[in-house]
Amino acid sequence: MPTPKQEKEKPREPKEVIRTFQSAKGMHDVLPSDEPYWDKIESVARSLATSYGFSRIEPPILEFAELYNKTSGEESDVVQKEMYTLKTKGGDFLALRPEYTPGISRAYMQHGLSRLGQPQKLFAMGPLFRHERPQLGRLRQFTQINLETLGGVNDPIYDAEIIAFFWDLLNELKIKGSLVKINSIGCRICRPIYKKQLTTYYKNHEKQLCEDCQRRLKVNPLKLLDCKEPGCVELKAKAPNFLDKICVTCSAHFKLVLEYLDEVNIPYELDHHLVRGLDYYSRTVFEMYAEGTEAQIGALPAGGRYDYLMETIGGHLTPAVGGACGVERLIAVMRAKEIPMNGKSGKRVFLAHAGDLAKKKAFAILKDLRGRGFLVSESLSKESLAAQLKVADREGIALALILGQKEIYENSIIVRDLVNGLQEAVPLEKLAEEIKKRQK
RNA sequence: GUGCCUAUAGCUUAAUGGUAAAGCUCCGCUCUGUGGCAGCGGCAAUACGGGUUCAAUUCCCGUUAGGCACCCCA
Repeated sequence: MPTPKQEKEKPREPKEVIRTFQSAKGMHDVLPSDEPYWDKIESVARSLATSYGFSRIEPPILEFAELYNKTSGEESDVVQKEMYTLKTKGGDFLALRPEYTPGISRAYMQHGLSRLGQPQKLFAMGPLFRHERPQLGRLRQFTQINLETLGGVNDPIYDAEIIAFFWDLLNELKIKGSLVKINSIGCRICRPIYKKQLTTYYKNHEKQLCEDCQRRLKVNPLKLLDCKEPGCVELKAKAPNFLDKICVTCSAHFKLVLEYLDEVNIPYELDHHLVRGLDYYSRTVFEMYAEGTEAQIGALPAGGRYDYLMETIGGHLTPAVGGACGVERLIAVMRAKEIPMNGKSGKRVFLAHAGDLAKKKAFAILKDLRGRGFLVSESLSKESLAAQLKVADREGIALALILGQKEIYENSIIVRDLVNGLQEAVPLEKLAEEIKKRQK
Protein backbone atom coordinates (compact mmCIF):
# COMPACT_ATOMS: atom_id res chain seq x y z
CA MET A 1 0.00 0.00 0.00
CA PRO A 2 1.54 3.29 -1.00
CA THR A 3 2.13 5.79 1.74
CA PRO A 4 1.22 9.39 1.04
CA LYS A 5 4.90 10.17 0.77
CA GLN A 6 5.41 7.65 -2.00
CA GLU A 7 2.47 9.04 -3.88
CA LYS A 8 4.05 12.45 -3.70
CA GLU A 9 7.16 11.15 -5.38
CA LYS A 10 5.33 10.07 -8.51
CA PRO A 11 6.37 12.17 -11.50
CA ARG A 12 4.34 15.33 -11.42
CA GLU A 13 2.60 17.06 -14.25
CA PRO A 14 4.54 20.15 -15.29
CA LYS A 15 3.02 23.03 -13.39
CA GLU A 16 1.20 25.62 -15.36
CA VAL A 17 2.79 28.99 -14.76
CA ILE A 18 0.19 31.43 -13.62
CA ARG A 19 1.02 35.11 -13.67
CA THR A 20 0.57 36.84 -10.34
CA PHE A 21 -0.44 40.44 -10.08
CA GLN A 22 0.33 43.43 -7.96
CA SER A 23 -1.86 46.47 -8.02
CA ALA A 24 -0.79 49.02 -10.61
CA LYS A 25 1.53 51.81 -9.52
CA GLY A 26 -0.12 54.33 -7.27
CA MET A 27 -3.36 52.35 -7.08
CA HIS A 28 -4.04 51.20 -3.55
CA ASP A 29 -6.47 48.80 -1.98
CA VAL A 30 -8.60 49.98 0.90
CA LEU A 31 -8.29 47.08 3.32
CA PRO A 32 -10.50 46.18 6.26
CA SER A 33 -7.81 47.58 8.57
CA ASP A 34 -8.13 50.97 6.81
CA GLU A 35 -11.87 50.92 7.05
CA PRO A 36 -12.23 52.60 10.45
CA TYR A 37 -10.42 55.64 9.05
CA TRP A 38 -12.50 55.78 5.91
CA ASP A 39 -15.69 55.31 7.84
CA LYS A 40 -14.79 58.07 10.27
CA ILE A 41 -13.65 60.54 7.62
CA GLU A 42 -16.59 59.93 5.32
CA SER A 43 -19.16 60.21 8.04
CA VAL A 44 -17.62 63.36 9.53
CA ALA A 45 -17.33 64.98 6.10
CA ARG A 46 -20.86 64.08 5.17
CA SER A 47 -22.49 65.30 8.33
CA LEU A 48 -20.40 68.47 8.36
CA ALA A 49 -21.33 69.18 4.75
CA THR A 50 -24.98 68.71 5.60
CA SER A 51 -24.82 71.00 8.59
CA TYR A 52 -23.03 73.66 6.52
CA GLY A 53 -25.82 73.41 3.95
CA PHE A 54 -23.89 71.75 1.14
CA SER A 55 -25.72 69.28 -1.11
CA ARG A 56 -24.12 66.26 -2.67
CA ILE A 57 -23.18 66.32 -6.32
CA GLU A 58 -21.19 63.67 -8.18
CA PRO A 59 -20.10 64.41 -11.70
CA PRO A 60 -18.85 61.47 -13.80
CA ILE A 61 -15.29 60.24 -13.49
CA LEU A 62 -14.80 60.56 -17.24
CA GLU A 63 -15.24 63.93 -18.92
CA PHE A 64 -14.04 65.41 -22.19
CA ALA A 65 -10.32 66.03 -21.78
CA GLU A 66 -10.80 69.48 -23.25
CA LEU A 67 -12.82 70.53 -20.21
CA TYR A 68 -9.65 70.30 -18.14
CA ASN A 69 -7.40 71.81 -20.80
CA LYS A 70 -9.64 74.85 -20.92
CA THR A 71 -10.03 75.35 -17.19
CA SER A 72 -6.99 74.06 -15.37
CA GLY A 73 -4.64 75.44 -18.01
CA GLU A 74 -2.90 73.86 -20.98
CA GLU A 75 0.41 74.67 -19.36
CA SER A 76 -0.36 73.27 -15.93
CA ASP A 77 1.39 70.07 -14.91
CA VAL A 78 -1.91 68.51 -13.99
CA VAL A 79 -3.06 68.74 -17.59
CA GLN A 80 0.26 68.43 -19.38
CA LYS A 81 1.69 65.37 -17.75
CA GLU A 82 -0.61 64.00 -15.08
CA MET A 83 -3.89 63.47 -16.85
CA TYR A 84 -5.04 59.98 -17.81
CA THR A 85 -6.59 60.35 -21.23
CA LEU A 86 -8.20 57.87 -23.56
CA LYS A 87 -9.88 57.75 -26.89
CA THR A 88 -13.20 55.95 -26.93
CA LYS A 89 -14.35 53.59 -29.65
CA GLY A 90 -16.60 56.37 -30.84
CA GLY A 91 -13.63 58.71 -31.15
CA ASP A 92 -14.27 60.93 -28.13
CA PHE A 93 -11.19 62.14 -26.31
CA LEU A 94 -11.88 61.67 -22.61
CA ALA A 95 -9.94 62.06 -19.39
CA LEU A 96 -10.19 60.47 -15.97
CA ARG A 97 -10.91 63.52 -13.87
CA PRO A 98 -7.76 64.96 -12.26
CA GLU A 99 -9.86 67.30 -10.13
CA TYR A 100 -13.45 68.05 -9.30
CA THR A 101 -13.94 71.75 -9.96
CA PRO A 102 -14.26 71.77 -13.77
CA GLY A 103 -16.74 68.88 -13.79
CA ILE A 104 -18.89 70.43 -11.10
CA SER A 105 -18.82 73.79 -12.86
CA ARG A 106 -19.83 72.07 -16.08
CA ALA A 107 -22.72 70.33 -14.33
CA TYR A 108 -23.81 73.64 -12.81
CA MET A 109 -24.12 75.13 -16.28
CA GLN A 110 -25.50 72.09 -18.05
CA HIS A 111 -28.35 71.50 -15.61
CA GLY A 112 -29.28 75.10 -15.01
CA LEU A 113 -28.28 75.11 -11.37
CA SER A 114 -27.74 78.84 -11.86
CA ARG A 115 -31.54 79.10 -11.99
CA LEU A 116 -31.91 77.53 -8.56
CA GLY A 117 -31.39 79.45 -5.34
CA GLN A 118 -27.97 81.07 -5.28
CA PRO A 119 -25.37 80.35 -4.31
CA GLN A 120 -25.39 76.63 -4.91
CA LYS A 121 -23.32 74.99 -2.21
CA LEU A 122 -22.10 71.65 -3.50
CA PHE A 123 -20.27 68.79 -1.85
CA ALA A 124 -18.55 65.85 -3.52
CA MET A 125 -16.43 62.96 -2.39
CA GLY A 126 -14.88 60.43 -4.75
CA PRO A 127 -11.87 59.24 -6.71
CA LEU A 128 -9.58 61.40 -8.83
CA PHE A 129 -6.66 60.37 -11.00
CA ARG A 130 -3.28 61.90 -11.62
CA HIS A 131 -0.35 60.17 -13.25
CA GLU A 132 2.33 61.17 -10.76
CA ARG A 133 5.28 59.47 -9.14
CA PRO A 134 3.67 58.04 -6.00
CA GLN A 135 4.78 58.83 -2.48
CA LEU A 136 3.16 58.65 0.92
CA GLY A 137 -0.11 60.57 0.61
CA ARG A 138 0.30 60.96 -3.15
CA LEU A 139 -1.43 58.27 -5.13
CA ARG A 140 -2.45 57.99 -8.74
CA GLN A 141 -5.98 57.18 -7.69
CA PHE A 142 -6.87 59.24 -4.70
CA THR A 143 -9.99 60.49 -3.02
CA GLN A 144 -11.03 64.04 -2.37
CA ILE A 145 -13.57 65.71 -0.21
CA ASN A 146 -14.60 68.64 -2.34
CA LEU A 147 -16.63 71.76 -1.69
CA GLU A 148 -17.79 74.39 -4.17
CA THR A 149 -19.92 77.48 -3.63
CA LEU A 150 -21.16 78.66 -7.00
CA GLY A 151 -23.17 81.65 -8.11
CA GLY A 152 -24.87 84.50 -6.31
CA VAL A 153 -22.91 87.43 -5.01
CA ASN A 154 -19.14 87.59 -4.84
CA ASP A 155 -19.15 87.60 -1.07
CA PRO A 156 -15.97 86.99 0.95
CA ILE A 157 -18.07 85.27 3.58
CA TYR A 158 -18.17 82.21 1.33
CA ASP A 159 -14.39 82.12 1.11
CA ALA A 160 -14.33 82.07 4.89
CA GLU A 161 -17.06 79.45 5.02
CA ILE A 162 -15.04 76.99 2.92
CA ILE A 163 -12.04 77.47 5.19
CA ALA A 164 -14.21 77.12 8.27
CA PHE A 165 -15.59 73.83 6.96
CA PHE A 166 -12.14 72.34 6.53
CA TRP A 167 -11.01 73.75 9.84
CA ASP A 168 -13.89 71.93 11.52
CA LEU A 169 -13.17 68.80 9.53
CA LEU A 170 -9.59 68.65 10.78
CA ASN A 171 -10.68 69.36 14.32
CA GLU A 172 -13.35 66.69 14.32
CA LEU A 173 -10.77 64.23 13.06
CA LYS A 174 -8.60 65.26 16.04
CA ILE A 175 -5.86 66.60 13.80
CA LYS A 176 -4.59 69.26 16.17
CA GLY A 177 -2.42 72.27 15.56
CA SER A 178 -3.30 72.74 11.93
CA LEU A 179 -2.12 75.82 10.17
CA VAL A 180 -4.06 77.90 7.65
CA LYS A 181 -1.96 79.74 5.08
CA ILE A 182 -3.81 82.32 3.09
CA ASN A 183 -3.11 84.80 0.34
CA SER A 184 -4.80 86.80 -2.36
CA ILE A 185 -3.59 86.56 -5.92
CA GLY A 186 -5.74 89.40 -7.22
CA CYS A 187 -8.10 89.61 -10.12
CA ARG A 188 -7.65 90.01 -13.86
CA ILE A 189 -7.17 93.70 -13.43
CA CYS A 190 -4.44 93.80 -10.82
CA ARG A 191 -2.76 90.47 -11.42
CA PRO A 192 -1.34 91.29 -14.87
CA ILE A 193 0.14 94.47 -13.45
CA TYR A 194 1.76 92.60 -10.61
CA LYS A 195 2.94 89.86 -12.93
CA LYS A 196 4.66 92.46 -15.05
CA GLN A 197 6.39 94.00 -12.03
CA LEU A 198 7.44 90.59 -10.82
CA THR A 199 8.75 89.62 -14.24
CA THR A 200 10.73 92.85 -14.48
CA TYR A 201 12.22 92.26 -11.04
CA TYR A 202 13.24 88.71 -11.85
CA LYS A 203 14.48 89.54 -15.34
CA ASN A 204 17.06 91.76 -13.65
CA HIS A 205 18.22 88.80 -11.58
CA GLU A 206 17.71 86.06 -14.14
CA LYS A 207 21.23 84.69 -13.85
CA GLN A 208 20.75 83.93 -10.17
CA LEU A 209 17.65 81.85 -10.81
CA CYS A 210 17.63 78.07 -10.92
CA GLU A 211 16.95 76.34 -14.24
CA ASP A 212 13.34 75.60 -13.41
CA CYS A 213 12.68 79.17 -12.45
CA GLN A 214 14.17 80.52 -15.67
CA ARG A 215 11.62 78.39 -17.46
CA ARG A 216 8.83 79.41 -15.09
CA LEU A 217 9.63 83.04 -15.66
CA LYS A 218 8.30 82.67 -19.19
CA VAL A 219 5.35 80.42 -18.42
CA ASN A 220 4.03 81.45 -15.01
CA PRO A 221 6.09 84.05 -13.12
CA LEU A 222 3.90 83.64 -10.04
CA LYS A 223 5.29 80.15 -9.52
CA LEU A 224 8.70 81.68 -8.88
CA LEU A 225 7.42 82.61 -5.44
CA ASP A 226 6.99 78.92 -4.72
CA CYS A 227 10.57 77.83 -5.45
CA LYS A 228 12.69 76.32 -2.69
CA GLU A 229 16.13 76.69 -4.30
CA PRO A 230 18.31 78.74 -1.92
CA GLY A 231 19.21 81.27 -4.59
CA CYS A 232 15.60 81.81 -5.55
CA VAL A 233 14.49 81.98 -1.94
CA GLU A 234 16.95 84.80 -1.41
CA LEU A 235 15.54 86.72 -4.34
CA LYS A 236 12.01 86.17 -3.11
CA ALA A 237 12.66 88.27 -0.03
CA LYS A 238 13.09 91.40 -2.10
CA ALA A 239 10.48 90.60 -4.72
CA PRO A 240 7.49 92.91 -4.91
CA ASN A 241 4.81 91.80 -2.45
CA PHE A 242 1.55 90.93 -4.13
CA LEU A 243 -0.50 91.99 -1.14
CA ASP A 244 0.80 95.54 -1.57
CA LYS A 245 -0.14 95.57 -5.22
CA ILE A 246 -3.63 94.11 -5.46
CA CYS A 247 -6.40 96.52 -6.39
CA VAL A 248 -8.75 98.18 -3.94
CA THR A 249 -11.60 95.79 -4.64
CA CYS A 250 -9.44 92.71 -4.19
CA SER A 251 -7.87 94.18 -1.11
CA ALA A 252 -11.26 94.91 0.46
CA HIS A 253 -12.42 91.40 -0.37
CA PHE A 254 -9.35 89.86 1.19
CA LYS A 255 -9.62 92.00 4.30
CA LEU A 256 -13.18 90.81 4.84
CA VAL A 257 -12.20 87.18 4.43
CA LEU A 258 -9.67 87.67 7.21
CA GLU A 259 -12.20 89.46 9.38
CA TYR A 260 -14.68 86.64 9.00
CA LEU A 261 -11.99 84.18 9.98
CA ASP A 262 -11.14 86.32 13.02
CA GLU A 263 -14.81 86.33 13.94
CA VAL A 264 -14.87 82.53 14.23
CA ASN A 265 -11.43 82.35 15.84
CA ILE A 266 -9.68 80.58 13.04
CA PRO A 267 -6.00 81.46 13.19
CA TYR A 268 -4.23 82.01 9.88
CA GLU A 269 -0.90 83.00 8.52
CA LEU A 270 -0.57 85.45 5.65
CA ASP A 271 1.73 83.96 3.08
CA HIS A 272 2.29 86.26 0.15
CA HIS A 273 4.35 83.56 -1.56
CA LEU A 274 1.37 81.20 -1.69
CA VAL A 275 0.26 80.65 -5.27
CA ARG A 276 -1.59 77.77 -6.82
CA GLY A 277 -0.82 75.52 -9.72
CA LEU A 278 -4.09 75.78 -11.57
CA ASP A 279 -4.89 78.64 -13.88
CA TYR A 280 -8.37 79.39 -12.77
CA TYR A 281 -7.73 80.76 -9.30
CA SER A 282 -8.23 84.41 -8.46
CA ARG A 283 -8.23 86.39 -5.24
CA THR A 284 -8.32 84.15 -2.19
CA VAL A 285 -6.10 81.09 -2.13
CA PHE A 286 -5.46 78.96 0.93
CA GLU A 287 -3.72 75.83 2.07
CA MET A 288 -3.96 74.02 5.39
CA TYR A 289 -1.23 71.92 6.96
CA ALA A 290 -1.10 69.50 9.85
CA GLU A 291 1.59 70.19 12.40
CA GLY A 292 4.72 68.15 11.85
CA THR A 293 3.77 66.64 8.50
CA GLU A 294 4.07 69.74 6.31
CA ALA A 295 7.14 68.59 4.45
CA GLN A 296 6.28 64.96 3.99
CA ILE A 297 2.61 64.93 3.23
CA GLY A 298 2.10 68.49 2.08
CA ALA A 299 -1.09 70.47 2.10
CA LEU A 300 -4.20 68.81 3.42
CA PRO A 301 -7.18 70.97 2.45
CA ALA A 302 -6.46 73.63 -0.13
CA GLY A 303 -8.47 75.77 -2.47
CA GLY A 304 -9.50 79.22 -3.41
CA ARG A 305 -11.70 81.45 -5.47
CA TYR A 306 -12.16 80.94 -9.18
CA ASP A 307 -14.53 83.59 -10.45
CA TYR A 308 -13.48 83.29 -14.11
CA LEU A 309 -13.70 79.56 -14.59
CA MET A 310 -17.29 79.48 -15.76
CA GLU A 311 -16.48 81.97 -18.51
CA THR A 312 -13.73 79.77 -19.88
CA ILE A 313 -16.25 77.02 -20.51
CA GLY A 314 -18.81 79.26 -22.12
CA GLY A 315 -20.84 80.38 -19.15
CA HIS A 316 -21.52 83.72 -17.54
CA LEU A 317 -19.16 85.30 -15.08
CA THR A 318 -20.03 83.36 -11.93
CA PRO A 319 -18.60 83.99 -8.49
CA ALA A 320 -17.13 80.74 -7.25
CA VAL A 321 -15.02 79.51 -4.40
CA GLY A 322 -14.06 76.01 -3.37
CA GLY A 323 -11.65 73.72 -1.66
CA ALA A 324 -10.62 70.11 -1.51
CA CYS A 325 -8.94 67.72 0.84
CA GLY A 326 -7.28 64.40 0.05
CA VAL A 327 -8.70 61.56 2.10
CA GLU A 328 -5.58 59.36 1.84
CA ARG A 329 -3.53 62.29 3.09
CA LEU A 330 -5.82 62.71 6.06
CA ILE A 331 -5.36 59.03 6.85
CA ALA A 332 -1.58 59.31 6.46
CA VAL A 333 -1.56 62.21 8.91
CA MET A 334 -3.85 60.42 11.34
CA ARG A 335 -1.55 57.41 11.24
CA ALA A 336 1.59 59.54 11.60
CA LYS A 337 0.07 61.31 14.58
CA GLU A 338 -1.22 58.01 15.94
CA ILE A 339 -4.70 59.34 16.36
CA PRO A 340 -6.63 56.43 17.89
CA MET A 341 -9.64 55.02 16.11
CA ASN A 342 -12.44 53.61 18.19
CA GLY A 343 -12.56 49.96 17.32
CA LYS A 344 -15.48 47.63 17.25
CA SER A 345 -18.82 48.53 18.62
CA GLY A 346 -19.32 47.37 22.19
CA LYS A 347 -22.86 46.58 21.19
CA ARG A 348 -21.89 43.45 19.32
CA VAL A 349 -22.93 40.03 20.65
CA PHE A 350 -21.56 36.62 19.75
CA LEU A 351 -23.60 33.53 18.99
CA ALA A 352 -21.98 30.13 19.56
CA HIS A 353 -23.33 26.64 19.11
CA ALA A 354 -22.55 23.16 20.41
CA GLY A 355 -23.56 20.33 18.15
CA ASP A 356 -25.03 19.94 14.66
CA LEU A 357 -28.64 20.40 15.63
CA ALA A 358 -27.76 23.52 17.58
CA LYS A 359 -25.82 24.83 14.60
CA LYS A 360 -28.93 24.75 12.44
CA LYS A 361 -31.05 26.33 15.11
CA ALA A 362 -28.34 28.92 15.78
CA PHE A 363 -28.40 29.90 12.13
CA ALA A 364 -32.10 30.67 12.45
CA ILE A 365 -31.61 32.64 15.65
CA LEU A 366 -28.80 34.57 14.01
CA LYS A 367 -31.02 35.59 11.15
CA ASP A 368 -33.80 36.54 13.50
CA LEU A 369 -31.56 38.69 15.72
CA ARG A 370 -29.98 40.42 12.74
CA GLY A 371 -33.43 41.11 11.40
CA ARG A 372 -34.22 42.90 14.65
CA GLY A 373 -31.19 45.10 14.21
CA PHE A 374 -28.72 43.43 16.56
CA LEU A 375 -25.06 43.27 15.58
CA VAL A 376 -24.29 39.58 15.86
CA SER A 377 -20.96 37.88 15.19
CA GLU A 378 -20.40 34.16 14.87
CA SER A 379 -17.89 31.53 14.01
CA LEU A 380 -20.42 28.84 13.27
CA SER A 381 -18.06 26.91 11.03
CA LYS A 382 -16.00 26.02 14.09
CA GLU A 383 -17.34 22.95 15.81
CA SER A 384 -15.73 23.26 19.21
CA LEU A 385 -17.33 25.66 21.60
CA ALA A 386 -13.93 26.59 22.98
CA ALA A 387 -12.72 27.70 19.58
CA GLN A 388 -15.85 29.76 19.05
CA LEU A 389 -15.56 31.57 22.35
CA LYS A 390 -11.94 32.23 21.59
CA VAL A 391 -13.03 34.15 18.51
CA ALA A 392 -15.52 36.11 20.60
CA ASP A 393 -12.78 36.96 23.03
CA ARG A 394 -10.39 38.02 20.31
CA GLU A 395 -12.95 40.36 18.84
CA GLY A 396 -13.50 41.96 22.20
CA ILE A 397 -17.16 41.09 22.36
CA ALA A 398 -18.69 41.39 25.82
CA LEU A 399 -21.73 39.16 25.48
CA ALA A 400 -21.97 35.60 24.17
CA LEU A 401 -25.07 33.54 23.44
CA ILE A 402 -24.57 29.80 23.65
CA LEU A 403 -26.94 27.26 22.18
CA GLY A 404 -26.65 23.49 22.77
CA GLN A 405 -28.80 20.36 22.81
CA LYS A 406 -30.09 21.03 26.29
CA GLU A 407 -31.14 24.57 25.47
CA ILE A 408 -32.97 23.50 22.35
CA TYR A 409 -34.86 20.97 24.43
CA GLU A 410 -35.73 23.63 26.98
CA ASN A 411 -36.36 26.26 24.32
CA SER A 412 -33.80 28.52 25.97
CA ILE A 413 -30.34 29.91 25.35
CA ILE A 414 -27.38 30.70 27.59
CA VAL A 415 -26.44 34.33 27.89
CA ARG A 416 -22.86 34.64 29.06
CA ASP A 417 -21.12 37.80 30.18
CA LEU A 418 -17.61 37.43 28.80
CA VAL A 419 -16.21 40.11 31.05
CA ASN A 420 -17.09 38.57 34.42
CA GLY A 421 -17.78 35.02 33.27
CA LEU A 422 -21.30 34.85 34.71
CA GLN A 423 -24.01 33.17 32.67
CA GLU A 424 -27.64 32.18 32.85
CA ALA A 425 -30.20 30.39 30.72
CA VAL A 426 -32.84 32.65 29.23
CA PRO A 427 -36.07 31.56 27.50
CA LEU A 428 -35.65 32.05 23.76
CA GLU A 429 -38.65 34.33 23.43
CA LYS A 430 -37.12 36.70 25.98
CA LEU A 431 -33.69 36.77 24.34
CA ALA A 432 -34.02 40.08 22.49
CA GLU A 433 -35.30 41.72 25.62
CA GLU A 434 -32.45 40.27 27.68
CA ILE A 435 -29.76 41.49 25.26
CA LYS A 436 -31.20 44.98 25.27
CA LYS A 437 -31.30 44.98 29.05
CA ARG A 438 -27.67 43.94 29.32
CA GLN A 439 -26.47 46.41 26.73
CA LYS A 440 -27.62 49.38 28.75
C1' G B 1 9.19 63.03 -15.54
C1' U B 2 14.59 63.07 -12.79
C1' G B 3 17.90 61.16 -8.91
C1' C B 4 18.60 57.82 -4.69
C1' C B 5 17.16 53.67 -1.33
C1' U B 6 14.39 49.17 -0.54
C1' A B 7 11.89 44.17 -1.63
C1' U B 8 12.66 36.95 2.66
C1' A B 9 5.72 33.78 5.39
C1' G B 10 -0.32 37.84 6.49
C1' C B 11 3.04 41.29 9.82
C1' U B 12 7.99 42.36 12.12
C1' U B 13 12.73 40.75 11.50
C1' A B 14 17.20 36.78 11.02
C1' A B 15 20.71 34.14 7.95
C1' U B 16 23.67 32.21 3.92
C1' G B 17 27.43 31.51 -2.97
C1' G B 18 25.62 24.87 -0.80
C1' U B 19 18.80 21.93 3.44
C1' A B 20 16.00 29.65 4.50
C1' A B 21 15.34 30.79 11.01
C1' A B 22 12.36 33.07 14.62
C1' G B 23 8.55 36.12 17.13
C1' C B 24 3.57 37.78 16.39
C1' U B 25 -0.86 36.42 13.59
C1' C B 26 -3.76 32.44 11.47
C1' C B 27 -5.55 27.04 11.70
C1' G B 28 -5.84 22.69 14.84
C1' C B 29 -5.17 19.76 19.37
C1' U B 30 -4.65 19.30 24.77
C1' C B 31 -10.31 21.04 26.06
C1' U B 32 -16.57 16.42 21.30
C1' G B 33 -20.78 22.06 26.88
C1' U B 34 -17.37 27.28 27.93
C1' G B 35 -12.91 32.23 26.04
C1' G B 36 -8.56 35.14 27.94
C1' C B 37 -3.25 31.78 30.25
C1' A B 38 -0.14 27.74 29.01
C1' G B 39 1.80 23.54 26.21
C1' C B 40 2.07 20.89 21.61
C1' G B 41 1.41 20.56 16.38
C1' G B 42 0.29 22.72 11.50
C1' C B 43 -0.22 26.29 7.16
C1' A B 44 2.92 29.87 5.18
C1' A B 45 8.31 33.30 2.12
C1' U B 46 13.46 34.71 -0.80
C1' A B 47 8.36 40.10 -5.82
C1' C B 48 8.96 38.77 -11.31
C1' G B 49 12.38 37.71 -15.53
C1' G B 50 17.27 37.01 -17.26
C1' G B 51 22.78 36.56 -16.56
C1' U B 52 27.45 34.81 -13.98
C1' U B 53 28.32 29.95 -11.37
C1' C B 54 28.96 22.96 -10.43
C1' A B 55 25.49 25.67 -7.23
C1' A B 56 22.17 32.29 -6.65
C1' U B 57 17.59 34.06 -1.84
C1' U B 58 22.78 36.03 -1.63
C1' C B 59 26.69 38.79 -7.00
C1' C B 60 25.18 41.49 -11.81
C1' C B 61 21.28 43.40 -15.33
C1' G B 62 16.18 44.34 -16.46
C1' U B 63 10.93 44.63 -14.90
C1' U B 64 7.29 45.55 -11.23
C1' A B 65 5.94 47.64 -6.63
C1' G B 66 6.98 50.64 -2.19
C1' G B 67 9.62 54.74 0.07
C1' C B 68 12.69 59.32 0.06
C1' A B 69 14.42 64.03 -2.30
C1' C B 70 12.93 66.88 -6.55
C1' C B 71 8.97 68.36 -10.07
C1' C B 72 4.17 69.12 -8.86
C1' C B 73 0.04 68.73 -5.90
C1' A B 74 -5.10 67.05 -2.33
